[in-house]
Amino acid sequence: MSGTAGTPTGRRHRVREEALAEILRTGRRLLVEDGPGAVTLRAIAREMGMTAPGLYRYYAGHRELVQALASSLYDELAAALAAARDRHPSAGPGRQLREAGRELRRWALAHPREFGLLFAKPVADADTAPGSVAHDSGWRFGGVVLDLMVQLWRDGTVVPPAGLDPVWTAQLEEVREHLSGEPVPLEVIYVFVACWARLYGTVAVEVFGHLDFALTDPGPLFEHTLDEILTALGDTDRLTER
Amino acid sequence: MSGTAGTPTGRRHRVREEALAEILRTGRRLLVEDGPGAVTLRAIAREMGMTAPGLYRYYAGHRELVQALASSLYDELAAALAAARDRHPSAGPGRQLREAGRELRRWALAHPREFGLLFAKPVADADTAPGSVAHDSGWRFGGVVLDLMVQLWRDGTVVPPAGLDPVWTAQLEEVREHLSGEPVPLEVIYVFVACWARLYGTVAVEVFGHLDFALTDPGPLFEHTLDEILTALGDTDRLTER
DNA sequence: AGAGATTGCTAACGGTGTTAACTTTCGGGA
DNA sequence: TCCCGAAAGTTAACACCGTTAGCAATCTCT
Repeated sequence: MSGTAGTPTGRRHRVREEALAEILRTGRRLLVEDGPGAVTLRAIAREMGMTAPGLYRYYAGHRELVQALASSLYDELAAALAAARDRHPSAGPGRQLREAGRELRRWALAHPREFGLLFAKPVADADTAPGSVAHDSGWRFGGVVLDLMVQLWRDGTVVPPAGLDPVWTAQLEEVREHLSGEPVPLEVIYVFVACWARLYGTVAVEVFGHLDFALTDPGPLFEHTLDEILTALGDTDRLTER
Repeated sequence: MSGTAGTPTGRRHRVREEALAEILRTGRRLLVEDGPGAVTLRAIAREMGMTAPGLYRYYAGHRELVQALASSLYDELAAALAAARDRHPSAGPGRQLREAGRELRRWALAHPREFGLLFAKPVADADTAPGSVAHDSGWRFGGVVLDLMVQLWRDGTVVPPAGLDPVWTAQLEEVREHLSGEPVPLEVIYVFVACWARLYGTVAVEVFGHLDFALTDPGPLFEHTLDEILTALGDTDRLTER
């Protein structure tokens, strides 16, 4: 036996990784240039100078390929948010969260097709399952923002809501585990989720064009939303952040 | 010459309307049962006992058929919102707006595939053009909510934001025209748009499953959001609305 | 050098949107 | 009443899609 199920053998593994990357790169280019309907096994293969069945050596099918593309886009977005956060290392978590929020909007507006794939795919297919790729990838992405919220809570004063519905405690416990082991109160995690939903939703509504009827540039509205989110998170030094 | 370009001739017109309706009905059933990828010319025709090219007598192509389906769904949603509003005729606009908001969420959760078509189609295709079907249909839908906001403004006390970016005035003027001729200040219209974006975005984030990682039932979170929206709109008698 | 795994190919199946050309049906004016 | 023109729906065909089966070539490791 030579390479049966052993660890990847140097070169083989490298060229395969490159092929996987080129497939995703090509698929993304087709997505950006011609829309989601154009990201096709045959088109990708054609662009790469091969035939469609060859792609089955890399992905189990069209569905898996698109999921892998979405997963890589989640990673890119997460990296962009982290980079925006680290662009101001000496700033407080409030400022960093603001920058990450801005970057989320910036990235989404600069890559609407990609954002559409991430945001809208779960309902098109039905892969919101707790163990799916979209689930974990989404965590890598939202985790950047949630971690900043945790830091903000540690420094400042998050105002917890009056009464927390006991139905939530179980699920929120699970969220707390993902939060770098901090003993954040569940009421505070609830505020995090609410703010996350507001941030994500605001960006989505704009990217999907549902504000075009009224606004040519929703930028200031987004800044306002960011202000309110940071206020809800108890950010104190808001005056120096602009 | 008989019926050349004249007004529709009674019976002919009626059976054609019924055919158009059956096409949309069938397309929607396929959408709900098997997802957006299943709403296909050939499948619709098959279900109706005819062949695909026959559908070209009714719609110029697959794209136009789906757009017509989306338009009819917008109308249904608008009617649902209006019905929820009229279910409490003697209540104030605050209560009515709350009911309409709840109905928006209820409808979207009950019809996720349909909501996904409405919310996500514009970015999949590129038909956010100001004269497109999605534009006008969206107005019929959002207009119900905006009208309630106007009533709320007339009765109560909407707090306008500090300084309004002058870049917006032009677009907001256009919005004001659609608002049943009321002389609403532009600053107030800005608040309307902000609240609309928040309401729509909150529902979208939930329907697309982006809160599943944390919450099994985001209902209370939505009620909280509704509270904040009504507060921003200056709703006074919130205590009696529950 | 040979064995085995990996890679990519061609051929083929059923499904899709769309067009062209044809047949059938049906309503209303003479 | 008849008949003609418009409308509705058909079949055939084309190019595209995902997917599978089977086969040839290539590369790696022993």
